[in-house]
Amino acid sequence: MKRKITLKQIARELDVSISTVSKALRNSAEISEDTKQKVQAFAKLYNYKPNNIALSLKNRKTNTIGIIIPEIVHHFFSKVISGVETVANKRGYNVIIGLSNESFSKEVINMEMLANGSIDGFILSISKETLQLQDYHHFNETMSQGMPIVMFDRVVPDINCDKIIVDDFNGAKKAVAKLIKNGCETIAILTTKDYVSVGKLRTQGYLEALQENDITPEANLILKLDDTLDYEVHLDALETEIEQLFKLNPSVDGVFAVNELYALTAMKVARKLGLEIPKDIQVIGFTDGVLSKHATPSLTTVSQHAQQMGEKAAHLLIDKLESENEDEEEVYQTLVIETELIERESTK
Amino acid sequence: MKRKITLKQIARELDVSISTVSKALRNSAEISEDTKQKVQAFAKLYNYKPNNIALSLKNRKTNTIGIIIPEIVHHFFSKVISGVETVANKRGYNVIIGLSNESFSKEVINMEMLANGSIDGFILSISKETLQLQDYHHFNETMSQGMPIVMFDRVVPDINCDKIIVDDFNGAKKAVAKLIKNGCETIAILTTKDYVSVGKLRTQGYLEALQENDITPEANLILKLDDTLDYEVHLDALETEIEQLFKLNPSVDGVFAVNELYALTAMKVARKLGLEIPKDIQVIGFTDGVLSKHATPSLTTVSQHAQQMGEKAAHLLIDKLESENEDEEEVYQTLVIETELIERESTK
DNA sequence: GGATGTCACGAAAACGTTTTCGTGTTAAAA
DNA sequence: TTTTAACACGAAAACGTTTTCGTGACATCC
Repeated sequence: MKRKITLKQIARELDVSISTVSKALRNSAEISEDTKQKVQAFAKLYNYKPNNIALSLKNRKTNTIGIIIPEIVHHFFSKVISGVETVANKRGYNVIIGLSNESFSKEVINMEMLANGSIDGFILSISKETLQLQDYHHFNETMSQGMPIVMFDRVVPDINCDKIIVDDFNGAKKAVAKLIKNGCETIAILTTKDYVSVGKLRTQGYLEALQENDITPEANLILKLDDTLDYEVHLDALETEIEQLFKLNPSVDGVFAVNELYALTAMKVARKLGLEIPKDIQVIGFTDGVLSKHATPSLTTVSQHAQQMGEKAAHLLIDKLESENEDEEEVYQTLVIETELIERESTK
Repeated sequence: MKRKITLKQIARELDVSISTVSKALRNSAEISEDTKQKVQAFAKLYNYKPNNIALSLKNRKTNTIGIIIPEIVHHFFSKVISGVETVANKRGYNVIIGLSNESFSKEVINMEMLANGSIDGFILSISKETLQLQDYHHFNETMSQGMPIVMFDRVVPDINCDKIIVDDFNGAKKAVAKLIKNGCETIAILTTKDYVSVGKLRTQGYLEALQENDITPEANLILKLDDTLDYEVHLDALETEIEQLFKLNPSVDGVFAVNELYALTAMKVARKLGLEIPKDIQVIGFTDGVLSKHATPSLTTVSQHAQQMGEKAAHLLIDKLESENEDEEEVYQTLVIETELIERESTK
């Protein structure tokens, strides 16, 4: 149960000063070869490694980035983390996570905890509650203290910072266009309430695709679901709503859903109503997660390249951290990640 | 772009000493009411928060726990993290993650990075490569430096530390017993190679259940799959192997799979061969993830209570960190999490 | 022999805290 | 008046580094 060895201890053992030890280990020219050898051998023997905390304090740099997300048990978010982690590690950074659980106060508390010196910068996706309240003071305060933020996926125009977003609009548009090209004439959309920016954009993409193909959108084909309800718990409610949509609109032969779960549920309901997929009805989802891949029939979906988002976010943040042009005025960029339509069995 | 304010700055502004400021903020009796008020008001105005790094250095305690897992894009692991995070946050700790990607060297490097002062203790699950190599020096070294480790799920008896494990043996046994009770007479198992401890235990549970019901196990009903292959990529290979099993053993009317994916693939193959689930063949999986829940038919499965595992692991670690009975000799415990059979549509 | 330079090392400050131990001032007790 | 005690505060050390600057011992040069 020996504690980790420190410079001070090495110095005492070898009867030199702390400075000498430090310099010897960093191969300074100031130190004689003899002493260097001696110190380095000793350090190796006792497996000396500099204490990160002390370094952080000294350098005022922790080499750690904080990531705040609404939820981790979620394919998209965990994939983003994976991307962040890969890049961060490669560039010598650690990753510390905070979960907001879609709650405003947890988001604030978590950010405050981390902002007090624990990390150098944030990568985050805004919680639903924060989006509803539209209270963004914590982001601005953090940034005004010189801590950079990179937002991804769920972003808002009100805040001035680097952003990485998915091209939700065009992703949705491409998906719906595909349905049309495949012969669908009555296409429904399963989406979320408008305050979720991504839901809104995907809905717009849907409308645009219809318009470009001279199809008049119908209000009763647009189902805006309340996603503050926990999916997993209110699955029945979801099914009921979708079933009603199908029953009221028997001519529906195409469905575009803004997430995997809505899409899978739609397929389930369709099958229950005796419809065959993709013969009678074709379905496209959003987010390329495990569900899409392993569903039967497997789901055609819009991939957001979550891993790539994480990687780019990490690069963006670290670049900013390491440029440190305190003088040069801040210039923020918004990177758009293109989506990709992955065709599987749920479309013709 | 004002930096975070420090004690020193407050002291200078108010023309008192740093000690006075520190004491005033902590409401020390040494300081007069007047001064306290003044200092506290000023601190509040400038939103003073003590610097975590400085505190960590001073207290030799970071209030951060490190978690090393093989993969994060995985329902089980992300659920465990979620559990850890919940408890950690509640008890005033942060969580920092490291991914080993099932690689020995990444596991070692990640642990070394974190062990140098960044965290107070580890929660981890061993990577497959480490299990194969059976090289556990990094765990022992870390512990010998006084940094506690709590292992979960993938553990080895060779290492002396706190452990949280799933009752894989009994979970599997219960599942297979259920199949037998439901009338299955020829039950196949889809499992992994034996070096994965959990795969081995589940296989043993399967055998035990058969034995207790006087069924003689047959070697060709036991399919040990190579899980070093990436599931997602080698899906075809998986299907082929399972298909062969079914074809060679047409009497199979029950399948126990040691994970979700094997189970789903089995269902897919069965359907392809014209078998109805659960009428002709019943299937039970392991791990209660999204796939089981949303598959059609939904999958009966053995739930491991991943969230609970994370929570218990966090409690165990933090308890140890906060007891600090340096003197009292170490006593390690192994907690067993009971499994639960969640019945859905894939069984009668 | 004195000035200068090189070499090898140590002292000390700094990062931002907390805490122990003084210490000067004032009021109360003797 | 002198002693004592309470009060309110400051100095300094400590956590473990890195780095700047200073310095003593020698060797070199004119």
